[in-house]
Amino acid sequence: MTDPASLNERIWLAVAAIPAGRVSTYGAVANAAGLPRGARRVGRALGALPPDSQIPWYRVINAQGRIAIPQGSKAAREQWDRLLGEGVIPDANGRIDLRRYGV
DNA sequence: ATGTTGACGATAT
DNA sequence: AATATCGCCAACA
Repeated sequence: MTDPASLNERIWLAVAAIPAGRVSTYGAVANAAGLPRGARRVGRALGALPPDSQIPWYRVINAQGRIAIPQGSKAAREQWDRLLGEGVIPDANGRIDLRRYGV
């Protein structure tokens, strides 16, 4: 399983391991999936997720504690929605404290 | 085959 | 704190 396409599933598994109410970063997920420095690959893998997937893609944010999806997009709103629903609250700057919610 | 882009990240300025 | 650059690598405006 070394072909790029099948790596998506490995990445998805790593994302599925993030506990509810917690968040992780693209870089951290990449590491967990055995892809050091593969943060961008993680972003692509999540974008390739089927709409009906059960994978908690919304628990993945960037290393700066911000939503990586372009603000204003439908998916971005959904991500905030789901995170808030799990008790992940952003600080006054609109950023999520990774020291508190990070795994 | 070649250049650009981007759900990233680390480092330098 | 805010930009600027660079490394990374698959997809493709």
